[in-house]
Parts: sequence; structure tokens; C-alpha cells
Amino acid sequence: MIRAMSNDASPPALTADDHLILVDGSTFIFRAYHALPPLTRKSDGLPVGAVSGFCNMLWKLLTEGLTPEKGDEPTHFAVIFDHSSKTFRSDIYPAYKAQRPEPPEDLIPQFGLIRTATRAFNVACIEQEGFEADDLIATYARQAAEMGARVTIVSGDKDLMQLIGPRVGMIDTMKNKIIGEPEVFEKFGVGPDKVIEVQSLAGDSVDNVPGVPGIGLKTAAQLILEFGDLETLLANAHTIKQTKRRENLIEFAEQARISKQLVTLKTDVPVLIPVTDLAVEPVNGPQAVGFLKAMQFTTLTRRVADATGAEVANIEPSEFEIAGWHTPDAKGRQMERGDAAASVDLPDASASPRSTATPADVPAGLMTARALAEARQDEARSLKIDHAAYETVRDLDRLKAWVAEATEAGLVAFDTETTSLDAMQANLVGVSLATRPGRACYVPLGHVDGEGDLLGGGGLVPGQIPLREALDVLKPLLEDAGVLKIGQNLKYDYLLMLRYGVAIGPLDDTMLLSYALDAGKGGNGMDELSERWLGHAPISFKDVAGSGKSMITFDKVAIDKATAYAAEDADVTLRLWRVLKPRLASEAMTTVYETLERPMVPVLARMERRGISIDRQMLSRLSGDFAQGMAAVEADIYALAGETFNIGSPKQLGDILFGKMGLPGGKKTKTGAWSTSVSVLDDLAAEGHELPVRIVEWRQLAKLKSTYTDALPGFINPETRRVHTSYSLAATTTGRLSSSEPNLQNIPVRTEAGRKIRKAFVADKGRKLISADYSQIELRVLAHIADIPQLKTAFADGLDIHAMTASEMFGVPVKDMDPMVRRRAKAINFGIIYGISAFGLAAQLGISRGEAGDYIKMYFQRFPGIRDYMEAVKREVHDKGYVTTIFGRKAHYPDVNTSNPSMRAFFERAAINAPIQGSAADILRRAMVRMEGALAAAGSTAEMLLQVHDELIFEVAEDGVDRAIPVIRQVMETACEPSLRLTVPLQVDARAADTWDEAH
DNA sequence: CCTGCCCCATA
DNA sequence: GTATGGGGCAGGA
Repeated sequence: MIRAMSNDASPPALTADDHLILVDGSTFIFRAYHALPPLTRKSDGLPVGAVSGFCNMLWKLLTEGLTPEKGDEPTHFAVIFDHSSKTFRSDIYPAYKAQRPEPPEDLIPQFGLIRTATRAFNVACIEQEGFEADDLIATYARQAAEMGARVTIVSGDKDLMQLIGPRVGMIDTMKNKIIGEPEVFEKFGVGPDKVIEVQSLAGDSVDNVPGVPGIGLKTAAQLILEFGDLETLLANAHTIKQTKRRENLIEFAEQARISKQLVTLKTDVPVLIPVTDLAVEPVNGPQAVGFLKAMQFTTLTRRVADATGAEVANIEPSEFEIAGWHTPDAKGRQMERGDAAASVDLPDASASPRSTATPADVPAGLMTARALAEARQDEARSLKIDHAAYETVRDLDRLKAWVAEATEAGLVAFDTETTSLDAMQANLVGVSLATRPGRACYVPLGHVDGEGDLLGGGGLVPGQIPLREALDVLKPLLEDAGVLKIGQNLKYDYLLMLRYGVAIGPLDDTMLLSYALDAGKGGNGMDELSERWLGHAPISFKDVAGSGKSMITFDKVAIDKATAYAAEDADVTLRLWRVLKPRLASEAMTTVYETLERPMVPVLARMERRGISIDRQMLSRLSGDFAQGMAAVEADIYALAGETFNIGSPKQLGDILFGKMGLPGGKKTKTGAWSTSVSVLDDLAAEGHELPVRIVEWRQLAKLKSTYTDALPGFINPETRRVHTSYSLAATTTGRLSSSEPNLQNIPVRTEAGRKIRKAFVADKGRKLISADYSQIELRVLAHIADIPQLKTAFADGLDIHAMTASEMFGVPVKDMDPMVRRRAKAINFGIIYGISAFGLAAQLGISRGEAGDYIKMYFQRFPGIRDYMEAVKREVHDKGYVTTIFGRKAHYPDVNTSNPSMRAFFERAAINAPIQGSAADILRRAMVRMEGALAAAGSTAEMLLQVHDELIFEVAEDGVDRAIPVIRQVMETACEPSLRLTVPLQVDARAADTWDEAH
């Protein structure tokens, strides 16, 4: 099959019209294995996932080249493999690639199969003793390029990037990504010609290339850019300023040289098969089809047969032996199933399923509630999970039967499977339902064929109900007021289903139940809750979809695996609900859950769905401005430091400031490194040093650029053209929300440069943004909780609270007060909220600990109620393990009684802060829950978009501003009522403008 | 590729 | 001194 041996007439040399494709077979196998669904098996169990990916790629490259356009097809083609692990490199450095782990067991048979596949397609299959595939590729690439031909290397291996040049390109078919000079630069920080220099410094722990300790890619690139190459650098190593680095470069110079030898690919391998012999030959249809048939790759078999005119029906599957493979013991597998089945027989835990949903079932008296809660906890641990008992719902009749069952039961656990964690971009792949423990199903709706997935997707897998028809049956159930929908983190499913025209309700969320009951005791994710309450570890998402780069989307997961995973989620959710829901009554947390948690789900889902517009052009301009600013500052920094270094590396910066320049640094971080935080740099600046000032400037620009102006545009949803954050309802111990992807709760505001970013958050044309924020809400809450007369009076009279504090403490009049005095009082006020310590206050104000301690003493003398409050909270948290907000939310600190004094003090401060921060958070939640209804009732079309802890952002048509603002203020200022009468007024400032910056 | 660390943006 | 999320770097799988 290899035609290289027929050398009677030597084939013509390659020309500029030729195109040589070199496939790196060895790394392909590993990468395909990890990228593809974990278990793609032929009917007899032979694992063929990597082979399938390989054949699809091979066929596509052979017939189309890199792109479907004509004229791109290869004229020459070879697949290159490693021959054995021993190469000239292991002679230079025995450790080289010595720690390679054994390949996974199910991958072993595929090594031989891929070589067989290559030959089946009539493609040259090349390996040579003593040389790695990379060296052969390097040699062929050089030879072909010298003849003027175009070369494409098919690999994702970074070691091959050194070969890239004008005629030599690279493509990573796993990622569908072309790798050219820009990509190399992105990865190594230098062009292809300097890649080996960088690699010899940075090393590579995967291949055991040692490099120089302490030098990573970033630093290596910087050194090479400065010195040009390794030898020049080593010759000038003594001039390197950073002590540790200089020493390492000198000490490990030889190691760097060895590394360079290891990473430099040989371009002069005496190849046994000349490059001219790699000319493409036509695929032998029957031969290729025979192999593909044996592999049971139906789609590709058909495709190749069509293209070659081979008759599939008339071709027998090829027979061949496969090393490392034997048919598994069918009996053994049977046994395994039998064992699992033995535990299937679930007793029907709820004789009357419907009863669990009706309020009548929840006993009125606390003692009975506790008895029920305890019984449920025992039950949960005794009931086992059986994946084999779950049903895959494949037709409309079965789905209708499940809907009927759920309707009859009056409750159903519901979960969606999708293609993305982002509910605004996810497509529905399937839903699962559970009606009682052990009784669950999965309804696949959008699973696709995974076979053609390397260079293009497959079609819908048969045996699935059409999405539209399924939704028509599910919608009435999901919106049925008589059926409780139970989910885990239902905001996700709610938002997703909203996009499919379904508004889920009524609902219960196990994550929020857990959060209301146990905030602070641990996570509220399903896996963790399942472990905690059911003693069961559910199938992990990783097990069905993989992780990292090789992760597949759920629509590519095989339906039987998907059923086990998805139905289990619904089952587990239902079981968790049965444990957690009765605890609400028995622990008197029902009101918290029903007023502060559950109603937030639809409110936040709608906010997230609305999103906010950002001005992409403005951010792009800002990015450019920041980059320019950084470059200018950078030049100053290098001049001041007398050398270049990586400013973004705190380690290197510390070496420069405190090592080389010998500045008095003092502070170390907890790992013993020099601290280079702003406070340290500011101290240095105060002593007249210029460099720290510049560093702080650079840091600010770098932060704004990377975190905001560069990152935010990537979050613009292509469909809505807006940015949709995701709020977490259960991420904090105190009751605050958190925002992520992107985090819109930390958009800059304090500096001028930062506020420019806020200007990029804009109202759509003809509309305005309204920002409404509570003034001093936490201090007001403190005044209320701790019952401090002076503070309450000051708020009632609308005074400047910090000035008043200063006046009380230092006995100075508010009128014409020294700003410094007010600043101190302000810092103390904030310190109180944070559970003040003399240490912290001293750091904040830049005064001595003793002085700070005196301030605190003075404060407590003037406001003894604050000290009493703090002492009371400490007693409470030590006594009960939790503290509560004004609305009854609990924040747990299970480790507060630790014997470690500093840990203990930390938990005490957190416990002091929690009722203050948490009560303010509760107030915000109450306002948010009421807001939409109040606006609608007042005839306002204003839409609530964002929450930032004490601020709400709305968008409304220009002519709707005046109607909206009074409603917003009213709702926010009266948010506590009627449950609670605060003894201080709440004050809300609201403003409308075109941008967030101006509205704020 | 993942994790810990450091630093920093907000309230 | 409280509460978060996230970016860049370096080291170890």
C-alpha cells in the first residue's frame, strides 16, 4: 500500500503549485481521544472515538484541503507517527518525555487502527526509528518549502510552531484554527524564528524540558526580545538586575542549552521515503469502504462510497487484528447490571403523591413540622438511586403520560439540559422530570449525531420528539398553577424557558431552600447538597461531557448516558426538596424563603434577559488610549528601574523595588513574598520615590484595560446586542447578590479614567437610564439595629452623618469642619460596619495602631450603644453559630468557636458585619420584588436592568422618566413596610441620563 | 489545564 | 476591619 518503494522512475520534484499536507498522527490520537465523547464504541465494545475523528479529518483534508473552496486540495500528503519513545533526545537528556503517563487503556487499540486507517485511504504512513514525528515533519516541511511548494502541518502541537514561515502554515483541526505568525506571537510572545529560544528558557514540564527555574513564557519572551537569542542572553547574564533570575541564568546556563537542543527540531533527518513520493494517489473505494464498514462509521462509509462509486452493500467489512483488544466478558457486564437492578425496588415513599404538595400536608404545629423534617432526612439517606430505572421518553404519548402523572401528583421536579451555561445563549437539548423519588425520566429533544463532528456537525438523532410539539405539551404543565415546579437553581431554567415562550410557575428552588436555611454552612450546589443530604454523589457533568478543552456540548452526549445523568438530576432535586422544604416550617424560615428568596427568581431572570447596551466603539477607543498610556508609563518605569522587566509580575516588581533598589519595603505577604500592593507603593511614593507612583499608574491602566475595556465587548450577546450579566442568589453568606460573566457590580467609578468606562453603559436611542441608590443605607441600618439616638436623630434631620460623627467625637462644630477630621470619622464609620479593629483602622488612615485604638475608644465612649451591639452579636454567634438580619435571614459561622485567635476575631468581625450588610440586602430584595408591579400599576414602562448592592438601574423611554422616578423612589424608601417600621428614614437619590456615569 | 497567589474593581 | 468576581502570573500536574 505504501508506494514509496517503487523507485524505478523518480517522481518529479515539487513546485510552487504543489501543496503538501503533513498530519501529525501521534498527537492527533491523544487530542482526538480527549476531545471526543469519552466512550464512542463499536457494537462489540471496541473503542473507536479517536479513529472516527481521524478518518473524518483525513477524508475532509484529502477531498477538500483546508477549505471547501476549489484549488486548495493537497497534491502531496502524509501522516507521520512516532516510532518509539527512544530518540536522540533521550541520549542528550534521559529525563526527556520520561514521565509520560501510560496512555488510557481504551486508547491503546486505537494506535494500530489509525495506522490501518491511513493505509486504507492510500495515504503514506510514515515513521522512522530514532526520530520523533516532529523531526520528520520538520524535515519534509523544509524540503518541500525549499522546492517552492506550500506546506500545511496539521497539528495543534506548540513544538511545531517553530516551523511556521512564508510557505509553511499550520492548522489545528481539533479547534478549527489556522495557526500563523500572529498565533505564534500570541502564544510565545515572539515570532516563529525565536520560538526555540523562548522554549529553551521557559522549558516545558509536560515533556520534561527543564528550562531555567523561575522563568515562564512571559519572562522568557521578554528576555529574548531584549537580548535576541539564548547565547547572547547567557553571555550577558551577569547584567541581569533581578538577583534570583541572574543567579538562575548563570547556574542553569547549561541546562538552558540542553533544553534548546531538546526543543530544536531536526530538519535534516535522512528520510527513507523521499518527499516526492508523498504524491496523493486516488482513494481505492472498496478498500476504504471495507475498513469504514468494519468500524461501523455509517455516515462516513456512505460519504466515501458516494464519492468513489463503491457499492456499500457489495463490500464486506475488512477483517484485521487489533493489538491490545479483546472482546469483553459479556457475562461479567450482565452481572454488573444485575447488581444494580437489585436495588431498584423502591418502596413508594409517599403513598399519596399529591399529598406532598398540598399545604395541608405541612403540619401546623412546630413539633410536628420538626418530626416531619426529621423523618424526611432519615428517608432521604435510606432510599437508593438507580440509574437503570429512568425512562427515556421518545414519543408524544409517553410525554403526555408523564405530564398527566405530574399533574396528578401536583408537583414535579424539572430540569433542562442545554448547550451552554449561559442561559441567554443556550439551546434546549432535553428536559427531565421527576414525580417522586426514583420515578424520573429524560426527554431528549435536540441531541445530534456526534460522528461528523470534527470538521462539521451531524444531524438530529432519530427517536426524539420534535421540539415544538414537546413544548406544546410541556408548557401547560410548566405554567399550571396547580402544579409546583421544583428545580435546582431554577433561575437558569426559568430564563431559558422564557426564551422558548414558557413562564414557569409556581416554583420552588432547592438551592434557595438550602440558602435560606443554611447560608454559610457550605455550598448550595446540587452535587454538594446531594452528598450532604442523600449521601449520594450524582454522575458528574465531567463524566458525560468531559472537561476543559475536550468538553463537548450536551447535544453531543449519547442519549442513554444523557438519560442517566439528566433524570438523576431531576430525581435528586426532588429528593432534596423533600428533605429541605419541611425544614422551612420547623426552623421558622418560611417567610424569609417566600418573601426574600423565591420571588427573586423571575425578577432576576427578567433583568438578566433585558441586559444593558454598551458602546463598543467607545470601549475600543478607550482600550487604545489605555494601551498608549501604559506604553508611555512603561518607558518611564524601565528608565527609572534601569532595566526592563514584567511590570505585571508582582514577584519581579518586588525584586526590583526591594532587592535591586533596596527601598525600605517592610511588608511581606503571607507566603513571604514582598508585598507590592497600592498601600505599600503609596508609602514609598510618600517618601519621594518616583517609580512606585508610575507603577500605580500603570497598574490602574492595565486593570481597566484587561478587566473592562478589553473584556466587556466579548460579553455582547450577538442576538440582542446587549450585555447580560448573571446574578447569583446564593453566593454570599450575607444575602447580597453577586454578579458574574460579566461582573457588572464592580464597574469603576472612583477615578476619572474608570468613569470613562461607565460612560460606555448607555441607554438605547430615545431612552434614558435611571440610577436610583440608597444614601448611607448600611449606616442607617446600623443606627436602627444598634439603636443609637444621635445617629437616628442625625438621619431624621438629614444631616451629614460623617461630619456629625466627627463633631461628636472630637467636639468640633460641623460648620467649617476640617476635611481631614471628617475623613477620619468617615473611616471610623465604615470601620464599625466592618467590625472594626485598631489594626485595620490604622492601615486605612495611615496612623499608628495606638492612635487608631484611641479613636475607637473615643467612638465607643460617645456611642456606647455600638459597643453593646457588637458585644451582643459576638455572644450570639458564639452561642448559636449564626446571626440574623432584621428580616430574619440567617448567616451561619460554624467555625467561629475555633481556638485560633485571629480566625476567631475574623469570624466575629464577619458576624458583626453580616446583620448590617444583610439587612440592607434584604431591603433591596424587597424593593426589587415589588418594583415591577408598582411600575406597571403606575402605568410606567420602565424596566429594571441592574442591581449594584445599594443601587438599581432602569431603562425607560425618554418621556417616561418623570413618571418612573417617583415610583422607584417610593418603592425603595418604603421597602421595609409593612413588615417592619425602621426607626430611621431611608433616602433614595435618583437621576436619569444617557449614560450610567451621568445618571449615577 | 488547573490551582494558588497577588492584586484590584465595586458596595 | 466586611462582602464579592476576575485578570495575570507561575508552578505542578
